[in-house]
Amino acid sequence: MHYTRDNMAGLLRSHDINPTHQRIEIAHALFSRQEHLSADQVMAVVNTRHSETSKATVYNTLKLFLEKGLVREVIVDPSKVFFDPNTSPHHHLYEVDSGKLSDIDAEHVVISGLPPLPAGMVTEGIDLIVRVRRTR
Amino acid sequence: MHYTRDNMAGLLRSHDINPTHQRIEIAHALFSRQEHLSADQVMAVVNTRHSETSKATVYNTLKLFLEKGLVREVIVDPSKVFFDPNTSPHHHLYEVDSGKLSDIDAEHVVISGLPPLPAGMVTEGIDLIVRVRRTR
DNA sequence: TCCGGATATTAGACAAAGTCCAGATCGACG
DNA sequence: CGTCGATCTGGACTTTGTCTAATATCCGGA
Ligand SMILES: [Mn+2]
Ligand SMILES: [Mn+2]
Ligand SMILES: [Zn+2]
Ligand SMILES: [Zn+2]
Repeated sequence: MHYTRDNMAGLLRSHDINPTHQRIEIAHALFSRQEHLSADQVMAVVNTRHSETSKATVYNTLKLFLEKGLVREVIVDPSKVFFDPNTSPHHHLYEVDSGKLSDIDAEHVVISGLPPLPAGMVTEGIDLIVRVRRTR
Repeated sequence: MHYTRDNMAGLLRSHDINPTHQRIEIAHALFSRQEHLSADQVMAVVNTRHSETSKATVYNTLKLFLEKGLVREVIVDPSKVFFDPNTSPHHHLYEVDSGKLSDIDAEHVVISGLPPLPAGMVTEGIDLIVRVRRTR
């Protein structure tokens, strides 16, 4: 599956997002790469040729994508949030030295023995992060 | 077990940390409460009566505690790091609305089916965070 | 006790991520 | 075209955390 700019409008609409030029560019940055990008990185990608999209719009748009369930947030680095175009259930491998973040398919991972939730609470998600370091 | 200021000096020494007045106060803030505190919260606790410890010292000290394995870092809120006096293996329950963070004993939790690590990598830790929300 | 070096603390400048707002711009529709 | 709600924007602002150079404290030896 190839994510072209033309695809993006439909993808956005299917998530109830009005496809503007900026939103298409930002979605394209995330989905064509299928990588975890910080707001700063999205900003850089979108403004490579010449400045096109403001910082405010990048942040507003990423938050909108998040609310609409188009992307997911990964909180793994204390200094910045990563945005993840992969919203299917999966976990993360984080290389602490390089900051490299990669996906772990959730299909074969089983988490069992969790205690029952406190009353009146519902699970919003389970984040599993494997922090690894280079041997030396 | 009661964590008094007097205990703190021994605890710090046992972790190869020179027990100064400020370090004792900061350790006491964390260990007497047995709660997850942000740097800001530590700062507030330590300086309740009158200003005693600078921001730089709070941050320096928490980083030192971290390096020496006296406390653990919990990265769960995109805006601030929490410091955890509980270093035994355990997981976390995060209430996203209130920001309340509580421990899940690791004893009965089993995580299986994780793929093998890439070569030359060693696990530094596995963080499991259950994000919950109030039903409404 | 006094001294000197090592260790620790400090104020405040600085940096980076993220938020906010009031005004400008866009674009769909008549 | 012209209107108007939706969107975008520069830039000020906030918050978390880092850095540095000066000061203070601690401690072992003379
Ligand atoms: Mn473009
Ligand atoms: Mn005190
Ligand atoms: Zn991912
Ligand atoms: Zn904990």
